[in-house]
Amino acid sequence: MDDDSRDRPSVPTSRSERARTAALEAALALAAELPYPQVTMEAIAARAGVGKATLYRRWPRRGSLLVDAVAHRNAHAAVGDGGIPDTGDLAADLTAVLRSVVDELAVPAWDALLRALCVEALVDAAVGAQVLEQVFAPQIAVFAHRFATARTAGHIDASVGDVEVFELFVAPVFHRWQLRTGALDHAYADAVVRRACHALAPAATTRSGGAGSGRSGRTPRATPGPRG
Amino acid sequence: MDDDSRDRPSVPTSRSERARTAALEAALALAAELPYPQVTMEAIAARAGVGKATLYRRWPRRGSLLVDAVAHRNAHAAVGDGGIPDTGDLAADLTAVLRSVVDELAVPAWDALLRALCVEALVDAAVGAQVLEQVFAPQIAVFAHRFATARTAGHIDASVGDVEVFELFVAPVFHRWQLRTGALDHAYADAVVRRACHALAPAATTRSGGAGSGRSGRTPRATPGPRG
Amino acid sequence: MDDDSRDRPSVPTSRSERARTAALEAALALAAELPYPQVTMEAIAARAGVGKATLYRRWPRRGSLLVDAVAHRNAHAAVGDGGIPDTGDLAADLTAVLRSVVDELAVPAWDALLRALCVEALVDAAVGAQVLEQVFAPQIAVFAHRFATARTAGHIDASVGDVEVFELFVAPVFHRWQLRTGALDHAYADAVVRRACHALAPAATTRSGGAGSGRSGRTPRATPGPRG
Amino acid sequence: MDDDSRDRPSVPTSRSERARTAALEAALALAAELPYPQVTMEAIAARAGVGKATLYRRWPRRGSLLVDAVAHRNAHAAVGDGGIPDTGDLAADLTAVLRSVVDELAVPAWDALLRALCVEALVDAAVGAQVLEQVFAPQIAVFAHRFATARTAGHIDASVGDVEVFELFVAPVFHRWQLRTGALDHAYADAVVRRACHALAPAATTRSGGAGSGRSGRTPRATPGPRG
DNA sequence: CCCTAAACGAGACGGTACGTCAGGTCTTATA
DNA sequence: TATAAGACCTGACGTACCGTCTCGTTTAGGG
Repeated sequence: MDDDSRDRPSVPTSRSERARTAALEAALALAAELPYPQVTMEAIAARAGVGKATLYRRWPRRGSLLVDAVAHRNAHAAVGDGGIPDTGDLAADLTAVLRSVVDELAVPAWDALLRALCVEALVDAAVGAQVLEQVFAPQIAVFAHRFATARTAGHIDASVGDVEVFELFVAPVFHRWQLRTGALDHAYADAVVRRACHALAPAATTRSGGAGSGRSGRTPRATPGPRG
Repeated sequence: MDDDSRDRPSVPTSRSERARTAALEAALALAAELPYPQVTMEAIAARAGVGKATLYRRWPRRGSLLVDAVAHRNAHAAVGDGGIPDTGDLAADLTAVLRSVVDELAVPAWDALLRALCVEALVDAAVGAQVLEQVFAPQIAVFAHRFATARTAGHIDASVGDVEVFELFVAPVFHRWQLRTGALDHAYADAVVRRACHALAPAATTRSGGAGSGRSGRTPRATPGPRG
Repeated sequence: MDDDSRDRPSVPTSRSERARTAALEAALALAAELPYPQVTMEAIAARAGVGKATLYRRWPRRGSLLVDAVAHRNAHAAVGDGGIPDTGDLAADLTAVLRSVVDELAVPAWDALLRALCVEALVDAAVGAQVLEQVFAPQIAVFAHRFATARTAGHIDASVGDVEVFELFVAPVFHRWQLRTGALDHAYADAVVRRACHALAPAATTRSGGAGSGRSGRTPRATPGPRG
Repeated sequence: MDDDSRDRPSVPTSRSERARTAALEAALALAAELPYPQVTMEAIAARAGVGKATLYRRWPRRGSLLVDAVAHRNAHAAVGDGGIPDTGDLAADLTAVLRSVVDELAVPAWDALLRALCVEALVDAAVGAQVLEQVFAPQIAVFAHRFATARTAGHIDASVGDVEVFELFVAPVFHRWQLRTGALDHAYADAVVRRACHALAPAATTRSGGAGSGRSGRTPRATPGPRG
């Protein structure tokens, strides 16, 4: 699952490239094993065996380095994770994906890394844009591909954009992960998917009032879907 | 709706209390007007006219101070904002609330403050718990109160917990606010409420066709392992 | 020369007096057992079980408190040390005194206390004056009394003032003690007395050139005096 | 005796050396113009335009910095002050030297500097050793050189060591300077030299009658115990 | 094949903030 | 009323990190 399959120059050739790789991997390692305030440029340089100036020459701030590090990791790890399975059952497919997301967030190293990324994104809007572009946008694209199929199959409301659909599935998990408002497990992933699919069902009689307006608000839809 | 209604000595009496209030308000002011890395304990102390030791005597870290500051602000600002209107139309009520949330998040000072809070919560789990308890829990409680009415009125699925309902409405806004994945305006708030209410509608007749539950209600495969 | 000679209410009666005594003795104890920078007003107050304000009410600065503490100690300890013996042999008498001075300076507690006193005297001229008046002046007076006898007996040059004579005996010891230029023992005390007495011998043939001009300088003296 | 005689790159070349020099000179300037407690590392760093860390990197404590500063000053100021004149008249030569010492001690800046040095030497024995080695030892060496001549010329007792002779001349001045027991002027310097030379005169005819050695050369009683 | 120019590691530099400690003042409650 | 206790503001402490800047030392890449 490396960046190359046959010649494998996994150990970069030029000195510059070696320094760059060492920095990225040192950043990943430190973010995984230390509280984030201790993941300093100085510590990264030391761990990487690299001069501080080399870091600042490539990355204007710590956040950029971290984003690059995560992108580097994803590039090397995401082979085989080319997308979302398409069994024809959107709920099943997304349940699988969200479950694996939940599982990943339970890995301390990845959890810490993502939190660090969020910190940087929150602190500096430029880094936020970078995170969005390099980390989330690819994920959204992956989802979008699956949504396209679902939309043509009539499984989801065609009027809802990709980002909105993505949010419907991911935002609750993200929210619960970040705020720790409750257990973040497979059951929760299942429930999120169930409710999201429910929300996205093509509007047969979708009154804008939804659950709201009518006091005679009867919900005509019958099958509540599976319980997690 | 200020901090005092009639007698209310808004300027605290004891020196300690005066220092405490000054610190909290200095923290709020600085978080509103400076990039967060410049909101240092030293700057807060200087702005408050307070010794650093006084800050550290009361708050073990910057995050705790910030949480207290936000709670302080909420305590003084939330008078009259006692809850969510209950017109009988859940969607309308929550639309109003989410719109006001969106409006608040558009205020730079409040935006910056909340981002600072999130940073601290991400960096230190203890602060995260404090944020949850002092900032979000009250909000959840407010929502829960309205949800209770809606549930007894049969407007939402009684089997979904308060936190889950809260997340359904708030998480997308939170996600979009934090990641800036798109415009955060009234239209978005309306859409979020619409979909959430749709998702929460008591399942009278769940059509199996939609995104609901694929082939059957079976639990999708897990694939729990992280991608590595 | 205590504040009382017979009934000895060494444990003072009034609360103020008790606080005062506790402070002085705490200062002595701490100066004896800690490096001087750690002998803080705070530590003294804590050790004495006394409020800081009580210290500052009585003594404007640490130096004053320390001088008082040393004077307090001397007042309580100097009983029986009424003066310099007068056997008629000035050299012998002063040798005895200087030896005991040297011995005292070898006691770590007293050494530390005196160094602390010197620090305060050097840092603040007002404390220096206080030290001179309360600690050294009494010593000089004691010496002066013996010098008066020696002067009438014709053993020392009548034209040299008390302070000058005092310095001749004490300054070398003080100098060597403070700068640690060499061993500070009985042999040194003996040598100092020998040379000082030599210098103070009434001017039979005291040429102002002293050791200067004569080229026939033979050293005929045999008995070099006791060693160590 | 400067570091350079003709081209004089008095402004050091490397950044480190520039920082070092700036620190030393800032220390000298501050010690000269402020009460010693205000001569803080922070003030020195600020005055020198140097980071605090740079100070602590070079000097473990304030005292070491001060000693270096004085040595630095001496190295740069001692041009032409290569030693003690040797006119053949020891008393005259040393009178000139002691007078100039007295004059220097009357310069407030130098007075303050020396007092600061003494404070540090008293507070920390390690600094005391450094002071002895870097400040006093060179002075003693200068005196020793002149003493050697005097000794071979038979002007002073050959059995007295250099340090002892040095103390005989310097200790009274030092004592009077530090304790302010009296006026420190040329007259005093003259008297000190007169008495010291008298004390050092090779004992041609040691009259036993005087203050010399009492009854006989016997060792006076010890009374070594401290008064307690 | 050297030779120059760039990039590198190492780390000192001027700063700023950290979290602690003590100075000296002021408040509170006790005795 | 004077006290013990201790919080208060101030400011220095000594450390750590920031981002910049020398240093020599590799390391490429063009003569």
